[in-house]
Amino acid sequence: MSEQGTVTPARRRGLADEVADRVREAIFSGVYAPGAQLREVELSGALDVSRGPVREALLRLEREGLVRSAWHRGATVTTLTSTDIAELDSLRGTLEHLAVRQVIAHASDEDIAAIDKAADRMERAVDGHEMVRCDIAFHDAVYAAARHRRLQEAWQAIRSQVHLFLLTRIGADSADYLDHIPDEHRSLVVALRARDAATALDLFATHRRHAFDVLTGSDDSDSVEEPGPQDTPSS
Amino acid sequence: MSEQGTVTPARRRGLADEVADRVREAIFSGVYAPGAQLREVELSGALDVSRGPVREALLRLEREGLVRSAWHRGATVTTLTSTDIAELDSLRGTLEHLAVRQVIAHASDEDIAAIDKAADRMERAVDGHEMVRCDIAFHDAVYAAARHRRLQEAWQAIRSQVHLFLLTRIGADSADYLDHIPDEHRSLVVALRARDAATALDLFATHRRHAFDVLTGSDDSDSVEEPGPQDTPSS
DNA sequence: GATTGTAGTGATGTTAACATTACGACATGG
DNA sequence: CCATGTCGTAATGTTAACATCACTACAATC
Repeated sequence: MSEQGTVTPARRRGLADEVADRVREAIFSGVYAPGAQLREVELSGALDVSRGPVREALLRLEREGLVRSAWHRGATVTTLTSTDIAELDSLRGTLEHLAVRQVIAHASDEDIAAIDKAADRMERAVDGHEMVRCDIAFHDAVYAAARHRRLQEAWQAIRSQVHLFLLTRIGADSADYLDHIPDEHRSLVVALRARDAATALDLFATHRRHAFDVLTGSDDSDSVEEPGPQDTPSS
Repeated sequence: MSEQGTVTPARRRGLADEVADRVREAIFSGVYAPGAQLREVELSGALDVSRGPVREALLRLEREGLVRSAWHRGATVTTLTSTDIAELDSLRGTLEHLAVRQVIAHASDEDIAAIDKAADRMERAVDGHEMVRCDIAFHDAVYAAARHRRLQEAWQAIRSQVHLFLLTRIGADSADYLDHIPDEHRSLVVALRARDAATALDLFATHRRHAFDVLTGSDDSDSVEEPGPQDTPSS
C-alpha cells in the first residue's frame, strides 16, 4: 500500500469501476443476498448513472464469480453450493501452492514485510466482517508478493467468492474464528520469511482446511497430515 | 460435442458473443498483429453493429488475456514477452496438474473417449494453424473431463494466450511440430485411460516443456527429468 | 533553443431512447 | 380438469447521439 520513493501511476478510473466496487460492497454487506436479482435499472437509478456503466460493472462482477448472468435473464448474486465450495477449495489450494513457491523464490523483503503488516491488522479487527476483509487482504499480499500477474488474476477470479465463503463461515462460529486465525497467519509469515517451503506449504494447507472444515461439519481440527485439498467430489 | 440422450440447453447468444468470436478469430488469423490497436468504431463498422456489443466483446477478450485496455486509451492486442510466456507456462502447469488429477479421479469413460477423439483429429491436421487449434481443443477436452467449473474458467482465462503462444511456435519449427505432437498426445490419452496418475502427470509436464523449449532456445528435447515448469524468473 | 501553454483531433466514456426477448397470467379448447 | 395458445409486462439487448478525455502538433514565452 504505502510505498516510499515510487509514485503510483495515478490512473483515472471510470464509472464502471466505481459501480462495481459499490455493488460488490453491497453484496458483502448483505444488501443483496445470494440468489437475489441485480436489475440494471434499479442499480442505475440508485447510483444515479446510466445503464451502460452498470452493465459493464455487472460483467466485471461476473468475471469475479460474484454474479451469474444469462441471456435476457439478468444477473443474480452467486449462491455457493457444497460442490462450489469444494471447487473453490481445490482451485485455491493449487493457486496458493504456486504462489507460496513463487514468494519463497522471488519475493523481496519489502514484499514479505507487506504481508507481515497485513497479518498485524488482523489483531485489531473487532468485527467478523472486518476480520474477513483482513483475511482476504492477507492473501492479496501473498499473491502480490508472488510477482506473477496471471496468477494474481486467477486469484482475483475467485477472490470474491472466497470472501463470500468466509462470510458464511463467521455465521457458523465467529468466536473461534476471531481468536485463532490471527496466530495462524503469524506462523504463515514466519515460514515465509524463513523461506521454508515445506513448512509454509504445510501451514497454508492446514489453514485452508480449518476454514473448509467449519462449514462441512467435520470438527476434528487436529489430526491433519498432508492430504491437501486436492480433490473435488464431482457433480 | 455429440452427446447422446441429453439435449443441449439451447441457449441464445447475443451479438457481443458473436463479435468476440469474430475478433478472436481475426487475431489468430493474423489480421490484427500483437500490439495492434482495436478501435471500437472500426470494428463496429466492419461488423455492422453498434459500439455497445463491440465494447462488451472487447471486455470479454480482455478477460481472456487476448487484449489489454487502459482508460480512454482503447484496446490493443496482447504482446507476449518472455516473462509472459514463463508466467503462462507455470500457471498452466499448475492448472493442468489439478486437471489431470481430477480427470483420473472423477472422469467418466465417455469423457476420456472425447479426449481420444480430440487426439484423433490432430493426425488429420495439414496446416500449422489447424494443428494449433487441435492442440487447444485437446486440452479443452481434458479440462472438460475434469468436471470442475472454476478450473475450466481459469483455463479459459489463459487459453487464448496459449493459443497465441503456440502460433508463434509454428513459426519457429513447424515441421517438427506437425510430426511429433500427435504421438505425444496419443500417449497422454493412454496414461489417462489407464488412470495412471504418476505417468500422466509426467507426460503432461514434458509435453509442456517441449513447447516451452522451442521458443526459449534450449534445444535438448531429451534429458528431461521431472523439474516441472514450476518456476518463473521474476520481472 | 528548450520548455511550457494551448488548441485540434480522434478516440473512448456516457447517456437515453428504441427493439427484442422471456416469463407469467389469463383465456380458450380438448 | 388439464393442456395449449395468446397477450401483457418488465426486464435485458441494441442503437445512435452527446460528453469527456488523452495525445499531438504548434506557437508563445523565457
